[in-house]
Amino acid sequence: MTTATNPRALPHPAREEIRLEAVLHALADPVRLLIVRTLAAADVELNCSAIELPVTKSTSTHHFRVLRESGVIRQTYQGTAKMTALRHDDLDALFPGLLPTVLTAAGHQSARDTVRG
Amino acid sequence: MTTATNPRALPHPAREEIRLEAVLHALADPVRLLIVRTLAAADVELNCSAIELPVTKSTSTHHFRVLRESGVIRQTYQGTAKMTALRHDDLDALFPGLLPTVLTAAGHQSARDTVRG
DNA sequence: TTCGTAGTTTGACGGATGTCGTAGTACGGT
DNA sequence: ACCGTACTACGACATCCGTCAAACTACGAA
Repeated sequence: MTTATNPRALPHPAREEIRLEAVLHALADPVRLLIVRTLAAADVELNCSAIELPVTKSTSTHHFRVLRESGVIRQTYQGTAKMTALRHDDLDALFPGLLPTVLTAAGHQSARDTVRG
Repeated sequence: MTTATNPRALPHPAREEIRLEAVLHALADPVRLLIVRTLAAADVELNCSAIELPVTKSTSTHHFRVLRESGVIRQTYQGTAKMTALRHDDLDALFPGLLPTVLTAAGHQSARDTVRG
């Protein structure tokens, strides 16, 4: 290391700072909803690049940041990789059942879309 | 009447056309969330002007349209008044529990905000 | 028919958003 | 020390969003 003591810290909102409007806005984008669904399905921390997205890497970075700054995900560095996890505890404490309900709704819609072309 | 047979028809999406992303986006705005909460609390069809909003009338019209076009509310004319109701049935059929969960979350957040200034 | 009330439409404007490409930074391995 | 991988930062761009004011339309009442 050269100068930094805590090389790459990522700003996260504290639990009390998480706003419902921001969470809903974060989940309202198809790419971000895909990220969240993938994280929920994996049920473990995931590397950013483990989630295939139909956008470039800079756009991915943008979406991950929106999710992080709204309080939906938590991100930490592990070497060059950046691990991402859903903030299930905080979200469930603030907005009980919201995330599971949205995930179920997304699953239903996805199933309907698949059936009807 | 002069020419029109069905004077003022308002376009609503059919149940199958309602998209989760659009619903979440509609709910992600503070003014619109206030509208939805007020409708849910009233539990009956409401006149537009019965909901006091911190914006001008043209902005209100805009927000009501976003809610209607996303499938969250249904609007019908009754004379000069425009009645508005939540599309509880359709939303619950498509995304079970989503609307109640969001409303509960909004209530919790509002209570927290009130307590902590 | 005239007026007032209720809501719409249009145009404008500033700010946010989603997207990309290019250049840059941080870390691990050779 | 060097290189490659992984992700970030910045700038650009088109679009969308929330807001307003002003002009307009529709209906009911006097």
